[in-house]
Amino acid sequence: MWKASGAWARRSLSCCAGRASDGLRISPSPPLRRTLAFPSCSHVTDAALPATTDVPEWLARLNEPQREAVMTTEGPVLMLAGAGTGKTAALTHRLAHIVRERLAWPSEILCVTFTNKAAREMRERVGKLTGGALEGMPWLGTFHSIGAKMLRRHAELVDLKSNYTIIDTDDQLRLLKTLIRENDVDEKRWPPRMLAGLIDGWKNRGLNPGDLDAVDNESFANGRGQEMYRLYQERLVSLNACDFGDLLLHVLTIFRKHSDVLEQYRKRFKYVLVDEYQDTNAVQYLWLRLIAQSRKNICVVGDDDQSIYSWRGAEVANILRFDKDFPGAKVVKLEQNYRSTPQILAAASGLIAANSQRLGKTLWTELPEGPKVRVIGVWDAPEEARRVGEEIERLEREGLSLDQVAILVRAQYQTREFEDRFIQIGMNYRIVGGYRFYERAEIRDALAYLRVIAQPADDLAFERIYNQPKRGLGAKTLEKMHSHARRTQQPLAAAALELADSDELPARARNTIAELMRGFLRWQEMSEAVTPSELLRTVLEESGYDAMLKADRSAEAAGRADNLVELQRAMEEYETLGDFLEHVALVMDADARDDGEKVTIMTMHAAKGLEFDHVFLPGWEEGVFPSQRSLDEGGLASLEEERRLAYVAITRARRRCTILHAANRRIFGQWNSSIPSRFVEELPDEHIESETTMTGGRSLWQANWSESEDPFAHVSQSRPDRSSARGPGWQRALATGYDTKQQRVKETTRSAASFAAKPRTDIAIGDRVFHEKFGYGEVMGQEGNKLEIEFDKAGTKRVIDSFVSGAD
DNA sequence: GCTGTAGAGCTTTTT
DNA sequence: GCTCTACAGC
Repeated sequence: MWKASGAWARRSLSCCAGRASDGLRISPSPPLRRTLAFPSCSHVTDAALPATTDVPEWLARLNEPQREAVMTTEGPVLMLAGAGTGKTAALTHRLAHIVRERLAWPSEILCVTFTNKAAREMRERVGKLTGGALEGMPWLGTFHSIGAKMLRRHAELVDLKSNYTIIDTDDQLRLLKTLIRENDVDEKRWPPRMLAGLIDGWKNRGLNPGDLDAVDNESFANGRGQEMYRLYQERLVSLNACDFGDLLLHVLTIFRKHSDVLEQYRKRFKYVLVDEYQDTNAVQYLWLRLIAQSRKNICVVGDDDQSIYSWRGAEVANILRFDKDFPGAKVVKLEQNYRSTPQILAAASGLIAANSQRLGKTLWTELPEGPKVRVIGVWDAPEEARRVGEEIERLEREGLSLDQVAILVRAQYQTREFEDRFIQIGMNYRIVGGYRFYERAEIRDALAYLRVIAQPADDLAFERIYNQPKRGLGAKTLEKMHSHARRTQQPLAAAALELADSDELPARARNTIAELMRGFLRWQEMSEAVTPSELLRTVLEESGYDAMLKADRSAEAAGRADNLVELQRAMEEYETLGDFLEHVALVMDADARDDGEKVTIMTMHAAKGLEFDHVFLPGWEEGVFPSQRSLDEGGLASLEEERRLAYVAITRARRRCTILHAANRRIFGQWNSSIPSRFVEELPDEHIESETTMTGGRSLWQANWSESEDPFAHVSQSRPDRSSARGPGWQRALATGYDTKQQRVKETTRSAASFAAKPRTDIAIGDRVFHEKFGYGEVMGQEGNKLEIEFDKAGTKRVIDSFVSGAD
């Protein structure tokens, strides 16, 4: 008998009990039933009882479809997993099952994800399920890291050496820029960025330079697209380097040209698993298909409703045609959601239903009812930030951890408003995204030094730091080095070494170069003897980089120094420089150290795969979300992608979801009035609760704002030409009314939190202080716990004193 | 070779 | 409105 039936029965019972107590109050209204197919308790229990008798105990906590996806190891499987339906659990159990049943060795399973985070998480979870047996699972990783690994083995087949360098987008751009200049292409009309984008796109589609058609060729510099692409690839080969796209494209090329290599991998991989299949692009698809098509034991997991990366080359079509590529594929749908309340699910499902291109899933949940999704209309963006701040302070007072709160925005520029506000009220926050750790200038500089030491032929790296820190070498010197390098067929660094001994350069430059090169020779020798981390410390010290940062008294410089210390710490776990450099290009991420509870602010894209108790979604206005660009350019397809993004955003919330829209917002310095997003109107009425506050508007408009006045007058005033300013969204907002008294009360409660604080006695007017964001400055005024500080670099600001420390 | 000013540009960005 | 880049002038 199946041991876990008891567990299922218990859970089903508790589902009944839960719904008996509060389910009656909010018994599923017709629309709720429409979007959320609530199974009746009794038949869930029956249907869930598995027919098989032989289910291992450790699989018992999975539900029926999940178990099916795990147990169907042979043949192609498509797992359609809605948001929060436990797809990672299913995937990891499947992996563990294959290993535990000895169907394959860990080294015979190919398991690809898109992010390092997903790979890491999967490795950990599978490790737990198999008792650590997966320690050595070598082919679990991101598309790119697996591609890099394969390419190291067969690099010579595409004219690279196995110690090739992986260049990032910054290097790529600099390389393209020199190419464009060298070939007399008008840089203004055909910017390097554009070429980078095109090349990226071609690589995503699996096209080598020779594969371009006339249209692709025409798309850059009047028919020079192919030529520039080819030159770029040739330059990369001569640098023994490749970009991110090459990691996949080169491997695909190798597979196509060398059937023996392909055969080798086909033999090796008995099972293939792919996460986030809806995000695969053409190269990834072709690559997978080549590998998997002999054994056909491929399992892909995805959710067409969460496809939000088509602009990066992802093709939802891949998931839609899976059963054509692999006839007889078993399709498993995971539809039970374990994350969100019925209200949140209903809102999200109702919204996504407006999309036309869907495979269609019906999410349902047994979780207890929660509050309705709130939609709040405010006057302008600053008020939006203020309002979110107040709400979060209230949650905080209720004892909720700030780690469970997230603000998800459509675009990075929206974060600013919140950052300003949170600094002002002293709320801890973290902004995810923006520059990643290894993209920061100081980190790249440090890495460039290391790259030159490890591979003196790395011209891009040498070029980056030959005058960083400033040592008086400029374009003239670089030009000389380049021409000498070309003449003698050597890398830049070698040319520099020779020039230091010649009389081609003025004495001063010659001495500087000689000094620098002596440094490199010394460091190179040293790199054999000391750890990478120690080496870096020495390099930063001796190159003058540390001194440069110390001399700069801005907050940024202090932060940079911190980042470099962080880098040294991260390096400690690597034994060789090569190891570390390989890792840093592909795997390292910014994982900020966790210092205390913080509200998370990030883009909706970055939030995919995460979950929070409380989610705030600001900026739901036409032009912001959906974004203007998507409305202008992409047509229906791109609007639907925006809608999927909205779906992803809402389904991040476990317990409460709050959507906001502002009537006025400053975008690129221009004040714009805006109408609520169409997505607001598409939310099913029954599951949302609207409110509007216009308190923030009064200070903008008139000091003596009277309660009897209609605050919406401003809305129509500001857009007399657009009756749509009073569109359905606002009508809904209006209908719910607004309560100015209540707002006033809220305002004072909130203020109390920040004004009640005692002023610091250790800081006085005239003191020199340091602020972690704005740097050094002088205190000009003090009021409660707020300080007015004139910063050396950031101007005059009002900040909370707890963010400030005495300078020196 | 360094520093100041005009001009463009500005969604999302797993690697 | 802000930030990054390119070129002119010192």
